[in-house]
Amino acid sequence: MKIASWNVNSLKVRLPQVLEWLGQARPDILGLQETKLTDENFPAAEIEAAGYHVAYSGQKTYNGVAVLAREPVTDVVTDIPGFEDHQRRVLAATVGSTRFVNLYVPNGKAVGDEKYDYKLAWLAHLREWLATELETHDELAVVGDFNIAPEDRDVHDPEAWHEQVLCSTPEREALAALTALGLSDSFRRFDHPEGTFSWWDYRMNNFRRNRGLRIDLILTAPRLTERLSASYVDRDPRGWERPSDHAPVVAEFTP
DNA sequence: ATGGTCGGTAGCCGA
Repeated sequence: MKIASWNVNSLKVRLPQVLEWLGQARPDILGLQETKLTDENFPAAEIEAAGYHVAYSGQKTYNGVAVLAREPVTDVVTDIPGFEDHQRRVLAATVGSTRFVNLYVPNGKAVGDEKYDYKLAWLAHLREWLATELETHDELAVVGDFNIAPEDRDVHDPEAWHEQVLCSTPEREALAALTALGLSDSFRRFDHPEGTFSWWDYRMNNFRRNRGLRIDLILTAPRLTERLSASYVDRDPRGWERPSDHAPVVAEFTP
C-alpha cells in the first residue's frame, strides 16, 4: 500500500500535474491541500476517470482539502469535532482498512499574530480528536501540510528560521504532542540525505538552491508504522513547469 | 538592496 500527501496550491491550475502524478506514482490514497475550489467546482469527473474515488471539502479562494483513493472513500468527516471553523482544512475518511486523516494546518503568518494563536488552538483541538481516532482505528494515518518543520534538520537555514513561524517552539511542541499519542513521523523511520525538504518558497530561486523546509508529513499509528517499507519526498513535480511550491510526500507499507 | 513569486481575485491578501 502506498499513501501520499500533496499541497497543490490550486487544484484548478494543478489538475494536469495531479493526473500525471497519479498515473506514474499510482498511490492507493492521496490527500490534497489548498485545492482553493468550492465543491461545485471540484473536478470530480476528471479524477474518477483516472480511476480514483474522491471526497472533498472546499471553499472559495482559500484552503480546501480532498482525498483521492483507488478504493471507495467512506465515513467522511470534514471538521474537528467540537471546533467550529468555516475554514476547510480537514478531511478524514476510511479507505479499506485505513483511516486516513488529511490536514491543511493553519500557516500562522507570524509568531504572536492572531493567526498564530488560531493555529495553536487548532492544533490543541486536533490532538484531542486524534486521541479518540486512535482509540477506534488501529490503522490510522495522519497526513498533510502541517506548516511546522519538526526539527532544525528539517530547515535549510535554522539560524534564519530560529523561533520564526513554522519553526517556533510552541508549534514544535504542538506537533510533538501529536507524536506523543503514538503517531510516528514516518519519514524519520528511514535514512535520507541532509537537506531533504518538501516545500520551497517560490521566491529567490529557493528550489534551485534547495532552500526549503520539510513541513509536509505522514504520521502513522503503531499498526501502520510496523508495516512501513519506505517514506520519502518525491521532488520531481516541484521541478515541473508551473509547479506547486510543495512536493508530494509518500509512505509505502508491506501487505 | 530588508525585496524578490505565485494564485485567486479584483485592483490586495494569503502563503
